[in-house]
Amino acid sequence: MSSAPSSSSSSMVCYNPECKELKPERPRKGWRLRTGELAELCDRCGSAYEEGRFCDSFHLNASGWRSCESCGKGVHCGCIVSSNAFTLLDPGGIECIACARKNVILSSNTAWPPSLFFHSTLPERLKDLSVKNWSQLAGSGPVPWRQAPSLFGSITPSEMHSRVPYEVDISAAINKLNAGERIGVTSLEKRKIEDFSERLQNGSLKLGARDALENGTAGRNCEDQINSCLNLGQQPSSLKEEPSTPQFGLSVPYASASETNGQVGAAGSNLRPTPPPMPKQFIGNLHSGVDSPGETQIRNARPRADARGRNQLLPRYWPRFTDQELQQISGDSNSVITPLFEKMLSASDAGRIGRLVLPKKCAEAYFPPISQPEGLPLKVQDAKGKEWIFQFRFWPNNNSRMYVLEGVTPCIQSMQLQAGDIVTFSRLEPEGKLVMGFRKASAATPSDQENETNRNGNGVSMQGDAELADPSSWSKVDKSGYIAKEVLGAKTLISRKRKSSTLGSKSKRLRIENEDMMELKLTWEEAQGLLRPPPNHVPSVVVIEGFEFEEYEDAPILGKPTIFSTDNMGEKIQWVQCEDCFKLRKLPADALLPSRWTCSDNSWDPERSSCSAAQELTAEELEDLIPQSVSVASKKMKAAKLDSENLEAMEGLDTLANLAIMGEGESLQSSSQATTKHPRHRPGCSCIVCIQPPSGKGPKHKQSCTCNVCLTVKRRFRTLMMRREKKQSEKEAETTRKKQQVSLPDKFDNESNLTSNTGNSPNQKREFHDGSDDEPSRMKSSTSPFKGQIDLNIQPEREDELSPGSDSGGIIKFVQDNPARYLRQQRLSSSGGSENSSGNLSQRDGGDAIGDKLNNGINLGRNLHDASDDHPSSISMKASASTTATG
DNA sequence: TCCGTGCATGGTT
DNA sequence: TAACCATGCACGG
Repeated sequence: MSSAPSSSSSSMVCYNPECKELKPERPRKGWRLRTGELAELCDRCGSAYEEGRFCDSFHLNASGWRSCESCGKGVHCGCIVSSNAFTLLDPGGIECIACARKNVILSSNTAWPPSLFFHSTLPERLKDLSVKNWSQLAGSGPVPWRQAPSLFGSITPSEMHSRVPYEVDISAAINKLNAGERIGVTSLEKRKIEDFSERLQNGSLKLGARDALENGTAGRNCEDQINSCLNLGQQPSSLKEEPSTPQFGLSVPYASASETNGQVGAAGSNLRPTPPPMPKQFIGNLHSGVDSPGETQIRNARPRADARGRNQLLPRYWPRFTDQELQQISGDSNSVITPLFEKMLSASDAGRIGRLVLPKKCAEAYFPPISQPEGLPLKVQDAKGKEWIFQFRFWPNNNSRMYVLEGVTPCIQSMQLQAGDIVTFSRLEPEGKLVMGFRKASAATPSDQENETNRNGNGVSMQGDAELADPSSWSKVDKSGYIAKEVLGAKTLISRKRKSSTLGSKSKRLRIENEDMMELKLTWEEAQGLLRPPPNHVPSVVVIEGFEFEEYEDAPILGKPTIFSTDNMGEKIQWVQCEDCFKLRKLPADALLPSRWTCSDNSWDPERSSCSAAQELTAEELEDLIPQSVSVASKKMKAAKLDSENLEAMEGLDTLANLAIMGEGESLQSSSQATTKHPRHRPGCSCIVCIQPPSGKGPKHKQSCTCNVCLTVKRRFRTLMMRREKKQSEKEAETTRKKQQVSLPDKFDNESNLTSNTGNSPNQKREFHDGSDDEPSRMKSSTSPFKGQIDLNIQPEREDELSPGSDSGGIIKFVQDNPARYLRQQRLSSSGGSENSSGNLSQRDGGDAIGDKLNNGINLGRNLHDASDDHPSSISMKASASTTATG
């Protein structure tokens, strides 16, 4: 093979190095190359290949021939052409596929690998059967586990090559990676589909329906099989039973359109790193449970865990293993891995009780059968190779069973897992070991995120890779760090939480996330406030439930919030505030601004393209301007019909929508109010929230994304981390201070309260109070953190600024609540004085506040950061006031 | 009183 | 509506 052309399709000659013939115009398709292409052959070689005598014809003198242990037939094991034509036997030797299949059929329902039992309870007879068939099914030794599925159908060389993506051949995958041959899954799959379809048409591919009949899976199972074959796209083509449906869902290789509840089908074309759990050993390890004995599970793409057959694993339990994860689990060995299922840890799972509730179907499908509630000790290996013994058992529950793994606490602690993280179960072959891996919440939930932008062309989660490569990387950081890193994925967790409330409110970690997200929240109104119509586009205005929506045919632009107005000439203009000097600059109404805009960006007015230039706007004009902007901004909401071509805007929207949803998802009273007002329930609504696919679906930003939105968000999270640290130390300091100041006069107390109350203007929107329920102690401690002490830095109005929920509107809210202050600051600013010139901390602070206010709402993080650096105590105060206001 | 165990309950799908 | 499953809770050591 070494002399084979580098590319099958580019060469003019037959891909068979032994044959120098020119390829015909329509070359015959041969075996699957490592690049994913099919070898293109001349007619003669093609026929030989299709008839299964290629190696017989051309490799007779080559090394690598072995005989089938059962029928004695020679198989050219050392050759890619026949790589799928045999299976390795545990005792050694090989078996040709035909024999292997026969054996599988004979003992299809037995093969739970005894090695998984701490004390094997299987009868020897069964054990022997299991071992043999297990290994066959799993493939053993160096034979990648993808080979196993070939056992499921009638095997011809051709069909063996029609693999589906989840048939992960680790070594091949790694080779590809190393060779830089990262083939896009989509194109690869396309080729596969084409190939498959082609061979279906020319009849070279025998489909396996016959086998279903042969092995007794016809009848009831057959329906399942067909369903899964047709819809899931998870199976080897050899398993496909419906020749007339060549597409059989491969275009959606992971998501199942067939899921009875349809939730996965909605995932559309998103690809996942490792396809669904196509437990190749499905046949074998599906213990009978309530199944009738002798029944086989052959060809079910997903486990059929009980006799009702219609039941299938919920998509949320489908393992989403990346190649790297598989590799990580298998280590350097030649072991092959079968992803079984995964589960997001609930609070109970991760709690101290040490019971991990197992999804019933997964337990019944992948774990050994248990008939007694006491269950069995189960040996499980973690990714580091450490072995754990859990008690796999069940409780009777509502005429059903509830399966649990007991004693998982040490393991979970060792992995430093918490609620929301995901544990994965897979099986290592040929050892038959059960392997428990994990994925931290940030990298996890591809199911929720449907996040293909996090993945490279091969559908490999880079995020996940990093974590897998260093599983401790996450756990090593403190909560702040964790959250900071997790931020972009946080919404996922939230959406999940919103969906099912499966993550307990008692989870400390979740509380903290709530806290974070309170701070990160951006309401949908705020997010929409950041949208601008695309250039040269006049939005149409729709009124829904009393709210005006601008609707764009094109993608909206994310920009710095500005104040629209009309100048003396009657022309539409907008006012924007420089981020450096806070002066307002007049710009054309159609000017689109980046989220960070400074005077130097003022290309429209060179005279005012420097911060040193005076502000054009007089105080009076500003006064006129404010009510305008307030009313406009408070009512205006913008909707957009997205243009997928506008990636930048799309990404921004996405993030904003994430944030918006995050905010809503926090189930804050105030947020939910916004939610109820939001016309999301209107069919066809294209506002920023509604265009965001629910539950984390849809394109997301990559971790490395450097768009404005992401940068801003990241900045913000950095700030949050710092703030938290600061808060922590402040708290401690406050405690000390309080102790020292107990005896101070009441009037200070009163003043403090007064200040606090001032900050609690009912007009101000409260987005911050949610966590108060979760953290009463926090609330308590912050109720009056400055008791007995006057802090001149306290700016009640800045509370707003600190309230993430109110940052968007920024200037608007500020001026709404404090028009006089705003004007004063503007006067100072326009007179050229620095904000510090007054020497008055309050004023300076106010100036900052304006700056903050005028910033894009999502810039708040940086602003908060600045503010907290300057006046850490006031931050604490504001947060507390905010909390108190709604607590 | 604490903790582990086993079952019951109720929310979600 | 039934099944699933997260979690609450009673009970006993």
